[in-house]
Amino acid sequence: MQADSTPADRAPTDRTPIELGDVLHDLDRTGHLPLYHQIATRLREAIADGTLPTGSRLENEVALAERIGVSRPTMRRAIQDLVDRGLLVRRRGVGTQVVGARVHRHLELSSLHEDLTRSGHATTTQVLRHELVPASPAVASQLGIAPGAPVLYIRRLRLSDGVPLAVLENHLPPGLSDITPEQLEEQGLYAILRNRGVSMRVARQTIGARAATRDEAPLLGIAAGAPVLTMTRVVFDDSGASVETGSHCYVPDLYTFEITLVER
Amino acid sequence: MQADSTPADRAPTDRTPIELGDVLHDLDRTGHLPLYHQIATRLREAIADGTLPTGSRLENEVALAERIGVSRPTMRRAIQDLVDRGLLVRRRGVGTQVVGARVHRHLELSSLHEDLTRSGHATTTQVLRHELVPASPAVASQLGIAPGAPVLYIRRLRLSDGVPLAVLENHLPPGLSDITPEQLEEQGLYAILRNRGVSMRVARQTIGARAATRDEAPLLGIAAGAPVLTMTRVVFDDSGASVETGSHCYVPDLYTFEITLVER
DNA sequence: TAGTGGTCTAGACCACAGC
DNA sequence: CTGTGGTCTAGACCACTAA
Repeated sequence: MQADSTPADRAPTDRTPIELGDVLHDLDRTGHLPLYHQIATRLREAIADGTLPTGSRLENEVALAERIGVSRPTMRRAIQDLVDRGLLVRRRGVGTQVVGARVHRHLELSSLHEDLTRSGHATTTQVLRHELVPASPAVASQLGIAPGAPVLYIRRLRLSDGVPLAVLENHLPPGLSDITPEQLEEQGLYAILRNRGVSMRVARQTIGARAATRDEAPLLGIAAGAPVLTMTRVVFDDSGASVETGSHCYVPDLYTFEITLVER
Repeated sequence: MQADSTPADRAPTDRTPIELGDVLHDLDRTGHLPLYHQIATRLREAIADGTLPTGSRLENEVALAERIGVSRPTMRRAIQDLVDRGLLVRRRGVGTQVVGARVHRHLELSSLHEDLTRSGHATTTQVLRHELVPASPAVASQLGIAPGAPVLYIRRLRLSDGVPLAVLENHLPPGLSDITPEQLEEQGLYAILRNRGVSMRVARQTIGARAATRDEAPLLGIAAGAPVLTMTRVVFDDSGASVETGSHCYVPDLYTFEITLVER
């Protein structure tokens, strides 16, 4: 009858805030990590390890700021970070409460390769195609270059623990067309780009579904016409220039997208 | 006001910042709308209508704040709002640039019904089922109630301009189980909830794909086994309590999810 | 009424990019 | 070097909630 990870057993009468002096002690004030970031990280850890249980209340932000010796805006920014992630809920006149203790990774600007290795899976990649092609009008428009300009087209099969997971198609603009198949077998595209100093900042994604083509089905080990989950993406860097455009399809039994939305 | 803001010398190059005195004039300082929100809205409009073209630069935030008579943090917060939406890109030591002028709606806490009517489609709903059922362990866990407690189960077919678009299944906790089929035919679930004073704050969504069941296929006008796009969702209110859980499937040719991610 | 978060101000110093 | 955004401070007043 008891499910201790659900909000069901949250005691509405539990009004005493959790003591956070221990969690937030000893911040690094000389290093290069912003204070608000250090505080937010500690709070996230406290929620993850149960120090701040689901439904518990935080001290008010003014007292919290005083306790650890930062200004109120700094403490506020840290708390807001967790609110944006959907871990805390704030109500004026009431206080700040923990929403959920469950593990939840925010959908972020990461690649499939990074997602998999972070979750402890052995990732392998087969480069199916790797060639310079003239940019189609659609690709040229997405990359912000002239149609017909040479772009690097790559097509990869991504496996997790030996099981086919996704077919990844990407187009890269001329400045990045010297990436080699060997690099792509070794690491994810995003790791390669980051190592080259490319700073990816904004990604626009569209998620949908369709039937697997006769070409994709044998690669993914599914029947032709079976459903696949699709994601197309255009990534922009610091200066607003397109860095990469991708069109991927995933085996739906093995991959889903998780998103947390917060009303501000 | 300023000597350097004469319209004559405004050159629309990439280097010279765009004059924003006109866009940001006459803010309402007495009303209930926060200043940063008013500023952010005007900036979004300026990008949408081309006053701030793609690639153009903004004045630096200190000057901008002075020009319209707000503090720097207030102006900064307004600009950050657009950065979070993927409309602006900022680089330390360089400046702030417009990324894209294209129309783009942020994925937000809205319902399918609201999405459709906002984009000008005629929306109709058929209530297929509407009954009190004992909560399964999975639903009970999501809603944070005891297994077996009575929950309202509804199943609807949503049509856009007369074309079947999605099958929507939802479970509602005991406090909301008096919603009637008539209400559900007339308006979206979210509109009903908002009218009842429910404040939805956090939604956790999972997007995937699967084959349509023999049950769903005729409703959606597709073949059994054809791909459908799926979304399951749990919504929480102000206090962190679950408000609703839904399991929807969409015709993939007619519906996709769009998301903008921003690296902070 | 007391306590909470929401907003706003007017400064300060720093890190980084480009000339 | 100058100019930019990134961070941080120490206050202030207000709106809302609950007792």
